[in-house]
Amino acid sequence: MPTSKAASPPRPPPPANSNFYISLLNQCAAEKSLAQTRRVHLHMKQTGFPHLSLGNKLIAAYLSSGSVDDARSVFDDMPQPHVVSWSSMISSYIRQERSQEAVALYKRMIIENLVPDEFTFSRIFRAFSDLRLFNGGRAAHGQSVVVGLQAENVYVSSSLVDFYVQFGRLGEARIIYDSVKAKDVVLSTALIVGYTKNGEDRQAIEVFGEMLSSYIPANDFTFASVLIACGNSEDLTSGRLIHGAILKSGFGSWIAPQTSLLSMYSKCGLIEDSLKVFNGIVNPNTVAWTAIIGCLLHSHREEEALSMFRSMILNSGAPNAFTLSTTLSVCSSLALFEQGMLIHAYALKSGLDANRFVISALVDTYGKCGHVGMARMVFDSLSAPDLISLNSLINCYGQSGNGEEAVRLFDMTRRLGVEPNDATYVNVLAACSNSGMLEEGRRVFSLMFTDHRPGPSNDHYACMVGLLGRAGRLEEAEEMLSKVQKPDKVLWRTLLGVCKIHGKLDMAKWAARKVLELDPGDEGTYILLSNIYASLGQWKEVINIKCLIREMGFKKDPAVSWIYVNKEIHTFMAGDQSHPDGELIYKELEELIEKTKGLGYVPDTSFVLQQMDEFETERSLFYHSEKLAVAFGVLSSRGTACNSITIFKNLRVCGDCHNWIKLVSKVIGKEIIARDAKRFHNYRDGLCSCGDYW
DNA sequence: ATAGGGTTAG
Repeated sequence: MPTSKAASPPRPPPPANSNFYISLLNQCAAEKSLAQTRRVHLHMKQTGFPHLSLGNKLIAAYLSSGSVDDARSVFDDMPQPHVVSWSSMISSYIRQERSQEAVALYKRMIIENLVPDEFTFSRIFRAFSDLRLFNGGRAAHGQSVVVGLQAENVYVSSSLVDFYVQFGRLGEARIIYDSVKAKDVVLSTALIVGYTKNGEDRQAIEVFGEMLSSYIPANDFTFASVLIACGNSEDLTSGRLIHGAILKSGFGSWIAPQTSLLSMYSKCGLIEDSLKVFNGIVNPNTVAWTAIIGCLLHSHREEEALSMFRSMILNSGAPNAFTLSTTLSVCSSLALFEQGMLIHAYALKSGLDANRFVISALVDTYGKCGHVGMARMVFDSLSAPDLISLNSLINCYGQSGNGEEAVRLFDMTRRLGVEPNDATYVNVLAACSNSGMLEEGRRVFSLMFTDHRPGPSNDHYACMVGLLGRAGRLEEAEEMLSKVQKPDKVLWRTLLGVCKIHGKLDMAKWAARKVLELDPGDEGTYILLSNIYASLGQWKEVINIKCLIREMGFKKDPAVSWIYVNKEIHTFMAGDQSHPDGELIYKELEELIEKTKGLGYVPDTSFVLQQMDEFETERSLFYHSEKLAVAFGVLSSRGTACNSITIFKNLRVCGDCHNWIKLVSKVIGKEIIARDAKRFHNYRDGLCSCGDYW
């Protein structure tokens, strides 16, 4: 117990003109003018007025004009600031996100045996949760109980509920909630939010019901929160009922419930209803714009998502970090490199390029566009890499065939003290698989048993089956699979896939049967099987399966390649004649084939999976969709500054085309990036980043 | 005192 304050001399009697300063300071506080407050303060000092006798007034004036630091220096000079001053200092620190200072002041209060009031308690918990100080907050909880404020004051209990929610302690939050006799909207809303944030959507909807039956009217915050629970649990029935309640209680044109409504509809798969709600918003704010862009993205309407982003800018909406990361996700999903760069430029201009969500979205986007170097550059701008950006970059190296770097990053993750999650392991194991790094893969996988809480999941086993199988160790792959208690479709399909690579017909048939047991309608399995027969030259079986496929009414996905030129998408199928520049493209293709033959290109007809005569076989190879796309890319980039061509294919790239594109990259002296269904191939100067292993 | 929108993997 400090004695200095208690021993300080008695305050001087208030001077005659203190009313003058009181009214001045009241005015300063009302007008929120820092300059005025400082002038008055100075005047007090110059006239020799004992200004600290009005310290509490001065603090109030400084705080309302926004200067916590001025207030603090008065506060520190005062022998005994009023509890209200303590409390408002603490509040101001919290409002300015200076939680550390808030907590320090609070602790001093306790040490000096001061009794915090309900205003202090109602804010201090937020500071503790900001700083992730669970024990500190729990101690403050105890103090609020001692003072008798916890169950009596809804302000205090609401913020306590929020505090426990931030630490995922729903049990404690519920106890607080139950302890309050006179519950109100805010308390109930805080608990609803808690349940939704922790994946307990049913509970959230239940609390909402309890609220209604105890005649506590919901407000805009409540509606906004409970709708999240409806969306997450795809509970359209409750969602629609709540939509009605919102309209009835007059919140129909309030922005937060509207935003939640449109998200709820899209989570329930009703994107048209989302758009309807959005169109009803008179002045969409940044949150609403971001929400609708996200809805379109998740409904796989990427083009519309992008045009929504454009209309946002046209309507002078102000994108923030949330908006940019969402829109980058759209670019990533379509692998739109130019668009991604535009958003990167926007981020740089607006200073949002330091936001970690934006950074990890950029890493992902550049990675998904095959530009590993750009992804790395953005990643390196992070002072402290986080799990998400590390995962993105690992995936990016893995997909481009640089398994060593992926593993190096994985080891770096652990050195940095960042705990790898399931996705990290999937990414790094897939990277090993992509690069044929058997021993590294085994090492990482074994770490999962010691360092990773739940151990490997089916996805991780699938990675290992792929890794072992592609390295030709089919028996080991099978053994690995046998260790899984409940193998799923993905696992069997992976085994089937590696059987195809090595032409293991018997095992393939077995794996295919297993896939079809789990999902009789899996068309990919039929196609894989037919391809295995074709590669073994068993044409009769091929025909059988193809008939079966037709009978079952599957429409087999034909091979398609595409390329973006001048923001337009150009698609090609094998032997496609439909492109307006068709003649030029075929001419270009013939020339490229001639030039590559000069470098030793020999068409490899073993990749033709249909029976035809020799001439036809060779010609059919020449008109593969990826060759057409490359030819078009070469044609349209000629004479431009662009030094890389990116093409896409919905299936895996064919082996003959792979050889050919390597040589084309040498002929034209540019990088060719090809993304197939599984990964990237970066061709440069006659070589491919995959090292011919894929 | 309570609220709506965001990043990886599958």
